Amino acid sequence: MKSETSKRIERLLRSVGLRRTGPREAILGVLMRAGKPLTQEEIAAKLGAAIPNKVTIYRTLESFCKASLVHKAFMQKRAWHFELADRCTESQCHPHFTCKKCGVISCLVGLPVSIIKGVKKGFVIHRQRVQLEGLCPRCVGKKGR
Amino acid sequence: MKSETSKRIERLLRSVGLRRTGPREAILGVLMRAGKPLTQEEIAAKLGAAIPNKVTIYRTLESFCKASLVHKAFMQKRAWHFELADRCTESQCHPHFTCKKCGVISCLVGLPVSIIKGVKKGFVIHRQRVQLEGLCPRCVGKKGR
DNA sequence: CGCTAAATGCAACTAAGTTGCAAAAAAATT
DNA sequence: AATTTTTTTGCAACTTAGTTGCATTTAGCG
Repeated sequence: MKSETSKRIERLLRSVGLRRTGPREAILGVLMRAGKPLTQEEIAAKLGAAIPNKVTIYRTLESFCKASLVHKAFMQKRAWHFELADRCTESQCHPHFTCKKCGVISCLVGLPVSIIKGVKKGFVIHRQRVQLEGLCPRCVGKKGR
Repeated sequence: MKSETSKRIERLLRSVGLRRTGPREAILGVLMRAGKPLTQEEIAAKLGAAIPNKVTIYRTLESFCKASLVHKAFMQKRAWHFELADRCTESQCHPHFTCKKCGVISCLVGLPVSIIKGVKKGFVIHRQRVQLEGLCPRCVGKKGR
């Protein structure tokens, strides 16, 4: 009995011409369930049993990026955070918010973020990335640094 | 005979309560002259004679950041790019543009970039970072990837 | 089934940035 | 000016996210 999700994953891989393999299906599944950007390490942790080699994870993510299934959302603490590209337009992802205190990451979807205007003549903008930092609702009240 | 710049550097260091030392004055000078974000390595290269140890450069930049003289503008190729914080407001630097083809970095100063509106209730935004990528004027015309 | 191109695993590597500690040099004190 | 105190600096060794080369395995296909 195949779940809806796993059929969706099959279709996705097929549609971009990537072979169906264990690691690929598992990693796509993790990213779908997460709904927010994850690092290689976080992905590995969520894979539970049958963790593929970290090289495989990186290469898988790389191929997903090439196929535009996944984006490198942002880098934090020197580690890329990867996320499913299903809530992004060609020219920009939604903004990402990081809480300075607890480190939680939130995707700010559904906001109207216009591409910047008035850039000097001659520049062609392909992609815009917006990152925010501050305090999340849970940390706003707390005292201390 | 002290140059205007070196006097300005002295005053800057004094004003934030940092001791005047060779590496600090030299690094501040490099950042002032550059007018755009530089990596530790690029700074070292521009220091010419009497390059301090790279650890010193990192620690110096760190102390400048704490004193709000310098910002970590963005990370690229796994390396932080540091720049003088004199063209930034408290809540955001100017946007930075990177050319996908030649890699040149431009500061987009003087654009009206408003802080994002409509973030879910409860979040407090301290800082907004905008990064752009695309083609610079020199590369727009060229063919090929 | 058997073939071939593509994917995976392993070990060794790369490079930006960090840490601990002893030596050097500012600034403060006598 | 000499001495003491506090900060900085340099060095060597380390950390860690990500990469590379190569041998082995596997998906997809006739």
